[in-house]
Amino acid sequence: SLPSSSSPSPECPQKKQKARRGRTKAKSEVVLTKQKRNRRMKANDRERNRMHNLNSALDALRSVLPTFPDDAKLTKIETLRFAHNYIWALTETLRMADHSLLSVGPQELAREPFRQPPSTACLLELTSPGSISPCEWDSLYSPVSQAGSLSPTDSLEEGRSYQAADAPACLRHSPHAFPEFV
DNA sequence: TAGGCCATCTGGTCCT
DNA sequence: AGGACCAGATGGCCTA
Repeated sequence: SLPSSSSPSPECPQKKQKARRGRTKAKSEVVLTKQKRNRRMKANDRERNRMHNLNSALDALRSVLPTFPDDAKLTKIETLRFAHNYIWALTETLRMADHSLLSVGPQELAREPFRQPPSTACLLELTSPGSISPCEWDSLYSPVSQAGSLSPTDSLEEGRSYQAADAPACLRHSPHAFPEFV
């Protein structure tokens, strides 16, 4: 950062000697006020830029989330929640893929203490979830009801679960997006 | 018109 | 000292 090139005083050098006595204090207060205002303006500018950067990052995040172009833009909080759940779902997908590769039987999966995983069929349908029943979607994206599970909402929500009614229209109705936040 | 979302300003606090 | 970060306040815009 620049060393805040101490902005040259607006006073011209010749007048320095004259306007001294008696008014010194008042003048310095004016200067102080000016400096204060200047610092505030600079701070506001930085804060504005900071928020713009934050919004840019949020836009970048929105752009990688699976929604339709004609869907209403996700709000900030919706974007964060959706991303959180989306990452969780992808993680589950990878985990299930690993299980499949290791040829773990369904009975083994059912016995897993962590969580009853969604059906393989459900995962295979991930790219075209329209045929998945609501309860299967629930099993994939709504693990919050299972005690001890690592819910996608655990770290983001405090006590309050994100109901379907809170979700943006695209996520509530689009068959290609996650039907619910929980 | 109320409520939600957002941008901006502002003062406080922490860090370098 | 100055910058980054944060949270509260405020006002504008939009929608049901």
